[in-house]
Amino acid sequence: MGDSAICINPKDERFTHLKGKKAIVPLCDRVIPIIEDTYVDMEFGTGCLKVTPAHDINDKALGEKHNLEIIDIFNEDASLNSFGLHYQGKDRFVVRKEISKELEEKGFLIKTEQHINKVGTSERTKAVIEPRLSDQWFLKMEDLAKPALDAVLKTNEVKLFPKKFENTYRHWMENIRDWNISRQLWWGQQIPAFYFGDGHEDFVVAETMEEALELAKFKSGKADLTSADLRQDADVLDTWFSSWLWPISVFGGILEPENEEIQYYYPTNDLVTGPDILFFWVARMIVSGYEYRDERPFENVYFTGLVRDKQRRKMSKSLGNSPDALKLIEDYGADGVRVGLLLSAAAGNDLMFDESLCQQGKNFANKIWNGFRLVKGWEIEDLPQPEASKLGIEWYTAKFNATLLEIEDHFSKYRISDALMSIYKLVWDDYSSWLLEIIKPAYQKPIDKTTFNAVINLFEQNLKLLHPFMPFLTEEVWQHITERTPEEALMVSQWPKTVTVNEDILTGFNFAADIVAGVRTIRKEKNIPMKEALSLSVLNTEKASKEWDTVIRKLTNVDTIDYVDVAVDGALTFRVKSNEYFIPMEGAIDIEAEKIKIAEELKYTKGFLMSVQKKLSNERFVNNAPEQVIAIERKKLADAEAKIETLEKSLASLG
RNA sequence: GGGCUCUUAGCUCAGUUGGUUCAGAGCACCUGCCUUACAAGCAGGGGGUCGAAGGUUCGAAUCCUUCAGGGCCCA
Repeated sequence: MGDSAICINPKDERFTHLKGKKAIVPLCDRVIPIIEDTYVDMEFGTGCLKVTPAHDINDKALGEKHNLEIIDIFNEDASLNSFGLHYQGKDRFVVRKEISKELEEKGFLIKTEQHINKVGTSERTKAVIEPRLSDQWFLKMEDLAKPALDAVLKTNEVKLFPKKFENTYRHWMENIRDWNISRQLWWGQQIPAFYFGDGHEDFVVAETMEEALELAKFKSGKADLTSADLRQDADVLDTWFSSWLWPISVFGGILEPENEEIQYYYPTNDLVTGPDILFFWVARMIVSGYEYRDERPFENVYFTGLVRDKQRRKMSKSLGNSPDALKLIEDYGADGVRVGLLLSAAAGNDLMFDESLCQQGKNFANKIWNGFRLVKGWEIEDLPQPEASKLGIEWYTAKFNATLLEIEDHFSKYRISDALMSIYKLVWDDYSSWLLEIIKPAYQKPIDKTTFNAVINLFEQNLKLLHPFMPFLTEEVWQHITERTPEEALMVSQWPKTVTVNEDILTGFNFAADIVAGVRTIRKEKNIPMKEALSLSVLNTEKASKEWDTVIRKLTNVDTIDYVDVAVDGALTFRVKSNEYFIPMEGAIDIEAEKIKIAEELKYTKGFLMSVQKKLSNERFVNNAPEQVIAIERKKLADAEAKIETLEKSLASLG
């Protein structure tokens, strides 16, 4: 009944004879054209498509192209209207059955076939949706969008993090369509349009009924209109049509554009939201900001990822796959859950939720607490500060400052998970595994006051870095360190300031750490318990500073470090750069095994040397690469050559 | 269909302007330790030709092209 043409594919030879002809719609006896369009799939069904522009989106497009009549056969409740003829007033599903019966009775029905096709349904009610033409209000977007487009892509007044969303933003804004702002819902803000007649243009737009009446009298020319003659549009505004004002309206800036709050707070700094509403909300807020205040609404937009389950499904109520947040907090602690999720939540990337992430967060919290317990348990005395402790403190201070620079850099780029990972490693590896082991007094021995005060201070600095990520634990520990007034709470303390980093001490420590690892590896390989003290001899080709020896001895349980001029016989060996280290052992050393080990190291280093040499002998590399890169390669070359010399010597000394 | 995006260790993922923070992290795995803060731990270790094929470059996980396979959005 709503059909206004039959469409065939012009290439379809079966229907060549029908071109340019007309057809009669059964039951209503309407004459409709037979049109041709390649849109029709010849393989599907009969190859003849009936076109219903009023009730199908594709048919609507086809109808516009071929200038077809649009016949709306439905009432608003999906019962048939007068175009439904004798079915008028009946429900669509009832009519569907009755029509097929009538067609059959009158001999119009030739064949019935089953087809599977996609039918849109309401998400809430599951009702089958019938497309139907209606009048809607639109907001003209093109001019509005221009400043918002420039703000993100040209002037950078508004920055998106991560940057990749700028491409998506551009595509949307450059192809922007007018915004349909009317919704057929019973809740929301009613559209302030008032109709005074049946004509398409018989309306006025006004803030109040009184104003509308005045306007309507003027527009209609009827001075005797009353408010009873006016009918406000029943549609309400799209929910985003109020949301796009959010940055302004939270400060009352729409009704009172000059008020103190909005003058002070607008524009804000950061908006944190999900990438799925980049268009709906973020882009439109930027548009409204420039439109109503001539200024960006915010400076930065940080897009979080979506939390998904292990099967990559979105968390949803219907799937019931959302974790119970309170249960998680109970199991892993609020800070543990937070850290676990943040560690793997890079901006704009989805996060596969897994409880093991929270477990990691909880373990970290536990680590911090235990570190605090250790320090808090020490007895303090007025003792001279051991050399190792002094060095350890100096080194960690440098390390802390270096990491702080790193963290500031991450924060400045909104790389939140990277910032957290830097802190995680600083606290777990550098502070707990290295520093605390360096300064730890012997069992049941007191610690000197200088070191204690220094380590407490450093621990407090750690807590400051941790606080944004673990607010509860850190504040708790902070209050345990000493009595604090509310003004001295961690929450309101000063964030550490960046200072110049002592790079030399970091380099020196790294060398020492390599030596420590070397000794530990030997202990491990030869099953030498930590309790058994060792002695270490060094062939100091590198002329490495001896100042770290106290630290090395403490961390490896080495009694003495001897500096020797010739290789030590009957010893286990390892090398750091071109330095060779010897651990003399009672009993037989497996010389063959040592030789194999050294030969392997030699082979690897020679291969490495070759690759560096090749690079440096390439003229184009030397001519084109930056000075700094070449210098690095030269250093690699020198280091490798020195190491090879050492290895060859020790191989020779083993016979 | 259009646009965007992703593919890196067994798993989940970082990797910023091409070059020493470049092949990484956590988990998992293997080995040894109940060492005196922490076994929810410590110390070692194995594991990836960075989706495939081309190209640009002195140099590519990184830039370009094509292909394959995922994901997101489409008012």
